[in-house]
Amino acid sequence: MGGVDGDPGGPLGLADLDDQGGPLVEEEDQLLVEGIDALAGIGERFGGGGEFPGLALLGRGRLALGGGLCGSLMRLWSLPRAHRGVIVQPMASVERLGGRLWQKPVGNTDSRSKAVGGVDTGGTPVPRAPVDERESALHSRPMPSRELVVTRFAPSPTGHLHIGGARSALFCWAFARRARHDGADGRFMIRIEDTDQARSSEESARGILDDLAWLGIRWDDGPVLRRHQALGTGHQGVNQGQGGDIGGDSRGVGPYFQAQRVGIYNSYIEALVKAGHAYPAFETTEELESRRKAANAAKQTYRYQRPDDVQIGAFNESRWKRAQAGEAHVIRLAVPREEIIVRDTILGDVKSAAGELDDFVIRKADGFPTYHFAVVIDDELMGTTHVLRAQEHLANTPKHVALQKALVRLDNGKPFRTPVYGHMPIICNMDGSKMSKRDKAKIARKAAKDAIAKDGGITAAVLAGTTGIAQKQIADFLAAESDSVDTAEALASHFKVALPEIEIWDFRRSGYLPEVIINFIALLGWNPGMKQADGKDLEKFDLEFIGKNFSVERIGKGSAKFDRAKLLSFNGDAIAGMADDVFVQRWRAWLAEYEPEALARLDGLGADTLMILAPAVKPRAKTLRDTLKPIAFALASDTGYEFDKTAVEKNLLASDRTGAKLLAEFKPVLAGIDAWTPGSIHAAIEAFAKSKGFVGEKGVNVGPIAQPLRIAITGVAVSPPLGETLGVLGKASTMARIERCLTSL
RNA sequence: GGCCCCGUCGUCUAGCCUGGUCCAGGACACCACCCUUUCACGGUGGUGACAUGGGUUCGAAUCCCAUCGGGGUCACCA
Repeated sequence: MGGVDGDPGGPLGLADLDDQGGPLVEEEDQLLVEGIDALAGIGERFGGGGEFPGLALLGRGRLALGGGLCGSLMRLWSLPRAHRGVIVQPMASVERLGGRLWQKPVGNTDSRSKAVGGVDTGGTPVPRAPVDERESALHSRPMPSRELVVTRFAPSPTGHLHIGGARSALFCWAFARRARHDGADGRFMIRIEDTDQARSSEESARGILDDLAWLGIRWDDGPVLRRHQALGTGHQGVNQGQGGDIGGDSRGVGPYFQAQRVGIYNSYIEALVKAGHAYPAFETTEELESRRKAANAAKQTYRYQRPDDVQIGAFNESRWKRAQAGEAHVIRLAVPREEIIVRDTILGDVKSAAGELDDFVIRKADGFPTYHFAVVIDDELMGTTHVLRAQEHLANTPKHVALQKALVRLDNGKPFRTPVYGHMPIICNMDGSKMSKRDKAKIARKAAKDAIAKDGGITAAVLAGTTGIAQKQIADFLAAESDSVDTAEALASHFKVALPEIEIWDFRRSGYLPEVIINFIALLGWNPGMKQADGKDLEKFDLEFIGKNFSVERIGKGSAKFDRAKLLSFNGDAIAGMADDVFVQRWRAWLAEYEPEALARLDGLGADTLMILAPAVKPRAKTLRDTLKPIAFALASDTGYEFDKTAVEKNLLASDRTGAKLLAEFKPVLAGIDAWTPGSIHAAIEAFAKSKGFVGEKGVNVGPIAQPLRIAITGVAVSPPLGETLGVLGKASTMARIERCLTSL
């Protein structure tokens, strides 16, 4: 029997039901199901008469399932994921009923749902999960009370939103949204973990929220992000009503900035100390550091040694008095020496042997809680039911479980609950290392060092002068003592090296579309497991789809490498797939933000410039920044571009200046065009080619005139189709450019 | 190094739970051809993987074990 009487380790969650019954479950195992009215029907039908072994009806909406039955019934009724999580009752109520609660032997919980893809006639992808009328009947019944499902994303405001953070946020959002689709009250919450006084900033918090909003991820509970506010005035701007504020505290569990909750943490700290589960410790950082070094030198694992005068469960008054008197100290948790099992929906049970955990710090010397403590307190107080985070946190989780075991709520005396955990695969670089903002530092540092190696005159002081960054900061950065993103960006821009996009902000600047980023990061470690009508895997979808179809059981275990080439391809597809007017609108917005001069130049050419260019640019640009390349000719003035020598030689001068002669001959034809549109220009070129007898087996070959013309107009042999190219420039510019080319020969 | 997690084409993955329909499917990338006024787009086709070794089984990508490989984490950062 896998259960632990009297110590369920928190409410049962998805993990417990993940292995859907089967032979592993012993006969005595029981599962109490309640909270879904419709289940009463099941109970009455199967269990009411008592002739069905392993199933007992305990009242309306409530039944106990025994042994493998719970699994098979779950399967039989295709109970949706969230329902499964919702219907399981915590220990207390089971005890009240005199039942026994078990936690299933979780030996292998990495089971996958059988939801395979299916196809509908319209070509829209639909899940092929077995559709059972009974299931829809179940869905249509109103829930007695909507179960609360709360996920949270809790960034530390020490920089921009990282791509991995965005994925965490997306999955948490999606989980809550999916729960809502399944009838629960799914809520996605944001909490700002600003307990690191030195590194946190409000500006960064605001930036992270902005990035999230840009991606289209909205939160139900959390800091309020006011959008479309006129700068400085506090009045609503022109776009009023379009975006609206995000966030709020409808459940009354805020504030959502941890720095504002220090009082709460302190009262829990005090309670913990007085209960003998935590104690003040007075060692200095230096002392600990030297002990750590000594242990490492002796090739031993360093663990903090609990002082002899500290006993678990006994309030150490003298230490508390010293602390109260103002002596510098931290608070440590007195961790019992016992095995800790983290139940993880994605990974299964992860055991941590007794003694692995030492007495870790829960409140720092500056009076702020550590991450571990604040997280546990807030997740409980804010009602977090499901924690989805990256696997880098897996090693922390035993600490959180230990804390939860030690803590009791001050308001109602109830023990802390353990949320359902799910640790997601880490996002890696193509070389397999963790994708991190340090990657920027590495590249920038290398560029700087290479430059210094070449030119001894370059020093930190010189760089400080040219970049405007403090000399010390640059020196630290070069010595790899700091990985400051700002410094990295400044140096990279100074040495003209490209930094990889790591943070959402980078991708935005590079011209990636938010919906593409969402789509792509959703695929990093998760996939819907569906097929399209043509039998290919479904992998292009939007936020709404994710919110409807997200499921934890389809999150993979292995780390995912971030394939930029595929992202680029997705982005290019999205751009190419946009209607021209939509593209122009978004293109214009991006240009206005990042390349205002280019936009001004384009608009100066004519009101419709972007629209004329759109069909030519869309298939040629993988990102919005890419759009600048095919339109380089338009960005330059009529005399502001160079003629590519090789191209001129090959297309204008070769064969006794054939190209140039042809061009000179074609010039008056162009001058005679009245309606200067891409279509009429193209028609003129074709007609001219035809009149010159450039006709092959496949029809008119405009090449002999097209290439000379292209080079005259753009300077190079590569450009969008000539209709659009000339069309955008206008007749006067076109003539001037041809003239300039011809005279330059 | 200790502890933990993971391991299907170069990359993201489907398949694994419930072994046979898989000499393993899709996507990106790559290669070839077609289309084409250039560059793109598009179309068609192709190269390419079950980490290795043992079991279990009539049968293993799928179940078990070992080995190897990769990653994470070891703070008064989160």
